[in-house]
Amino acid sequence: MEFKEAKNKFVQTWGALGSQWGINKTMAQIHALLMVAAEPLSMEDIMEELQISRGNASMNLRALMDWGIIYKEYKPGERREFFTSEKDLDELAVKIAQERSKREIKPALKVLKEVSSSVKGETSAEAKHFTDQTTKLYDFVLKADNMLEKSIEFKDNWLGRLVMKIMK
Amino acid sequence: MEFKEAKNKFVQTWGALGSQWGINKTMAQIHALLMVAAEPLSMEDIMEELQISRGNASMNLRALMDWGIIYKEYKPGERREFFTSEKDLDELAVKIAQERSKREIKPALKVLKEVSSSVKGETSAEAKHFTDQTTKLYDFVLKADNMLEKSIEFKDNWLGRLVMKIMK
DNA sequence: TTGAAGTTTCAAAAATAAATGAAAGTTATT
DNA sequence: AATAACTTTCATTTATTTTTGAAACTTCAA
Repeated sequence: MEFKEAKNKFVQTWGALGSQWGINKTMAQIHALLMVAAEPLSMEDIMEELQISRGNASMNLRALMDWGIIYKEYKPGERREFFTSEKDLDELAVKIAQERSKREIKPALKVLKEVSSSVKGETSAEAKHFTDQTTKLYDFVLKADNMLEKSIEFKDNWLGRLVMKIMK
Repeated sequence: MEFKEAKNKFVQTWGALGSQWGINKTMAQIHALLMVAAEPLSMEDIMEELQISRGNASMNLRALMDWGIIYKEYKPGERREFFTSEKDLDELAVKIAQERSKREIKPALKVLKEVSSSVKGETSAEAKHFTDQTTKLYDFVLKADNMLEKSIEFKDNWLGRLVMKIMK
């Protein structure tokens, strides 16, 4: 396969996969593009390569910066802004994990805490079961989130590295 | 808060969160409902409670069964089918992890493998960088997926339980 | 302080995903 | 083998999300 063809395939497919990840297509495509770009790209470059509008490019570049997985770069003597992606994959994984925890897990914890402790003065089996079940869920999700956080620091300590090795 | 109110809040919010998880609203709501239901529910019950159509209920119940996180149950002397959710949370987590690996990670690996090994006979720095970068990504994602699989078996062995404990 | 080069915003349009409901399909009972 | 109880399918409708593009905004240089 030719380089251009392969690159295109990668960017397109990554975009399609992004949708399943709950990330929009363009955002995933821009990220893919920057991941494999040898040089920082300008917004113009990105619009051109992906055939998207200026507004679309602007909004998704901002979103990616909010996730902390791409960066603005200024070239001396250049007016325009250039963009690069985080290329350290460990760092990328950490950022994605943090962002997903913030967006997906924390809100779940919030509502679980509320509903599990809010049913007062009802004695029906139904109400009892509801409180039980949501409490268990809360504890479980909290534990899972803690593990996610821990595994972020994990690779920096000896035990972590050992376990990683065992896990292959 | 009253039980009914709390239950409603839980089901509604879980549905909204589901969207961010890349799961559709109804699917998440049905699952939430079954998680806190003391008794198995019929399709009729679910339609009624969530105010949704028969078709919608049917399709999402099937999807949840495909994920392996809810079950059909037959009551003696009853023609209708009833549904219950997986209530063992460890088991639930395993099922979700497996499903997400299958749907989100495996396809990513497939495309990475293809594109990382497909650029032939080009010597430009760009092409080189592309092959490098996608190869690294492939290795990384593969490792992550392996860890996910390993962590599924993890809690069943002594080392796993120990590490879990340390992670709190 | 004006204008050129660039970026952001946001209302409207387009694309995509989800929900409806009626018809077709099943299955159990008599 | 007819019918009643229940479930699934899928073409159409509805709702949601994404994209566009033109106007507003910002920043720098002359």
